[in-house]
Amino acid sequence: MASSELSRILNNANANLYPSEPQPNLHAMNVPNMLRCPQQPDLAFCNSTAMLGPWHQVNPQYWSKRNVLEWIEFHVEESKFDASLLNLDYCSMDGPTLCLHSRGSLINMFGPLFGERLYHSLESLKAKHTDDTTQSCILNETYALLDDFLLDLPHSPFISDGAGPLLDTVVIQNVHTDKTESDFGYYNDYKIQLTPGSDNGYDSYSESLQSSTAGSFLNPSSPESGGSDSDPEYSETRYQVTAQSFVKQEPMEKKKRGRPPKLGRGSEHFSETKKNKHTPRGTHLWEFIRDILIHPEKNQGLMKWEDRRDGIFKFLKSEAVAQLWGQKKKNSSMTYEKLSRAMRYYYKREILERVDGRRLVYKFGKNSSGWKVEELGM
DNA sequence: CAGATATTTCCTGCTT
DNA sequence: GAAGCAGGAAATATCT
Repeated sequence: MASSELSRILNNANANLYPSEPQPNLHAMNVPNMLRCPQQPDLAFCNSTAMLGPWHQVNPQYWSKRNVLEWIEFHVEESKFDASLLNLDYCSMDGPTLCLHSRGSLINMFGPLFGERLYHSLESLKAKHTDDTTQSCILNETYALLDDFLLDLPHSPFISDGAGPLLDTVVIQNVHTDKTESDFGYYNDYKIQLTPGSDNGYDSYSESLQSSTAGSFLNPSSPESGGSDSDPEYSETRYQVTAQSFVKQEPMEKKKRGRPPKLGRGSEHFSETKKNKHTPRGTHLWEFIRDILIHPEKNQGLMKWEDRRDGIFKFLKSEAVAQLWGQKKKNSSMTYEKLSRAMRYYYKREILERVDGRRLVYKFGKNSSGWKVEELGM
């Protein structure tokens, strides 16, 4: 089979998996490299007509699944690699996951030659974009400072019991974590929206939106981590931060799945009945939970491993995780109670196993994957 | 279009 | 009493 044809297979897989996943918001990215050498090839690996994608201009840490697939596709074309040898399952990971893989792990997945090639390309791209990370660190320091500032405010509405850093609740659009970080776009949404001071986290929605003195932030788009939930409306969702709360201005929302909420208990908050577009299911709940656990930088004390090898984990901030899940599913009324019901359904399917007598503790079952140390090549 | 799937929502009862 | 757990039932968006 011709390599171009195989590449088309990858392209098709890409198109099917991510029909309209937004590309990294390169305009918002503060990546000097891309400005200076917009189409400069991956130096180590450019000798043909294979097309470089947006991935080239972005730190692999921030690649979406689509970017990873495009990167692989680029190298298939470049090296005339027989793509039929590829296991497409291995091609469906996002940048952060990719970066967790060791050289050996990549060689295991992609074979000695192609794996080696990918490894070197990845390392070279990581090195090339180290500045991105530095910038990110600077921003994090800024967040910490703002945290301190908000905490020092008298009668701060943000102070709550054990609610961690305040800026867990708000993120200014990070030049590097915007659209490129598609699999965790919902995490940033969550950070903006979650108000730890309220016990259910969605009361703030009802608060009137005031013009902000602190600024207005554009929300990064939040495609499903399956990568297929491109949502132009959602990507334009804007948040404003006020002295009182962070209020999300919801675009038209689709009707929520599941049994309709009973009327009469503040249901006016949730009377979202407009269906507006096709939204694929995307990531499953257990995968969402797993991803929080295997990405410590995204975890922020939400969950922890009780036994890493056995896959036993615990919810530390159950409601916060539920809200994060709700954020991802564009469902502002998600609670831990509901989330845990969905978790309990996993027992039957052996995606999770019961951990008796321990509150908020679950264990991955034999039908789950992607969390084991060996799988991640750690 | 039908059926299956994966939640979402609500509920009752029980345990910690 | 609050929070969490267990699991039935119904509803529904999405997938096959």
